[in-house]
Amino acid sequence: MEQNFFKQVYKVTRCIPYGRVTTYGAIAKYLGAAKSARMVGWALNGNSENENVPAHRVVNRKGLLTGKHHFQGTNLMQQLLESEGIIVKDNQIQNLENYLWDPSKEL
DNA sequence: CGGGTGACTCAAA
DNA sequence: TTTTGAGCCACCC
Repeated sequence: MEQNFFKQVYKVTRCIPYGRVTTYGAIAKYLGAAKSARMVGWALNGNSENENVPAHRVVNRKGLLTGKHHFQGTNLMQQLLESEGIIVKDNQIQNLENYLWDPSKEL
């Protein structure tokens, strides 16, 4: 039972289904820290260190790829999403509602 | 110990 | 309409 905020973020993120995305706020809320969306991003900053976390499936509330600049490449994040069938344009996910995966609802 | 920063979000001016 | 401010909390110097 990980009480570590980070660990939970990794776990939830890892549970994101293929071709789906979620938001920092959704994860934070699921973890009981709705106001701490920043921590979710901060947690992902470690990029799971040694965990295999698909951080590219986590975006801000508007579906904007705010964290893409933290990825290795400049467009790696977008390409990963597109490779999963998600349409991304101008650093923003199109039809976000169609892909949005809410852990508190579907997990 | 204190201050600055950040992959966020909401609400008010 | 856009711009600010505030809340959150972990990490770094």
